[in-house]
Amino acid sequence: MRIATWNVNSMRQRMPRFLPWLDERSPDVVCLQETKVTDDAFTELLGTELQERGYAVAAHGQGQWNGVAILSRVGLEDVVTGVAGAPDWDIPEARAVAATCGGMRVHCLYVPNGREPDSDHYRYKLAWLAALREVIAAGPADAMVLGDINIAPTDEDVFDPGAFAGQTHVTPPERAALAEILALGFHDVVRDRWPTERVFTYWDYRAGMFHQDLGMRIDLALASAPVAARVAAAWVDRQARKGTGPSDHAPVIVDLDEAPDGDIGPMVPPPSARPARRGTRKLPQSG
DNA sequence: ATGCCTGAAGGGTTCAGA
Repeated sequence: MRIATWNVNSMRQRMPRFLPWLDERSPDVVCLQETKVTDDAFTELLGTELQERGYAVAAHGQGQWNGVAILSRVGLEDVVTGVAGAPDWDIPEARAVAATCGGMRVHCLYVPNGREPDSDHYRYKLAWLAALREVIAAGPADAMVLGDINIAPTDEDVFDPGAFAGQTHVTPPERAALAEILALGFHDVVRDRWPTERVFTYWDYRAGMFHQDLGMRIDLALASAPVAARVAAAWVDRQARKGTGPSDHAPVIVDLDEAPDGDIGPMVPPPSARPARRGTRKLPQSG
């Protein structure tokens, strides 16, 4: 089973890139963030195309900002929007949707940005993460947490720690909030796979940041222990950040072997849809 | 020029993103 997460930074603007990406990578489950469309608009944009491809959709959006969705062709059950117990901003924000797909609880998240440390937005972010931890802790053993987490787990996850000193995404309280979720038994499967590599998922649009590979790793795929044990591949799809009209985030893609008890049997994508094996050499540079 | 792009809303500009 292949599961992916991608902050698309407006589904409307990403349409020319989205379906080609979906068809090339052929994920069984997709978590989307910053769709920036209402649920009706999401259906207008993609409903027919996704239905043709066998995906069920759980969209949770609003106009203008935020918005998340889960697409699945291995089942989509027990959909829950929002995070129970999390604070609302002035108006409730569409930042979380969860569903059971292929026998696994999938949490698709767009964690609040935080803006400035010690701001109301920052406190909102920390409280939101604390509530999220409780929801995950109460969930089933087979689970994944995916999305734009808006936290760089370590200094290795930003291009220059000095450039981010004192800023959101790297502060100890944010990292502690993430660590509390990991302490539930979750694994950061991309970092596990690429322990010493330069791996980013976000590059600012400005100043040729992507071309220079000056980015951050803030889009994460976390897997509970039984799911982490099934990881066959975990990588950042940099191709999607290249070319014309990309999002500023790249997708993260995780391949899982079949569960040991054999209770799920999603089709394995063909070799052509899988990345070339990279062994332990460095990720390719942009260009 | 801490806003070097991009997107949304709405109106000739602003706010937000990380």
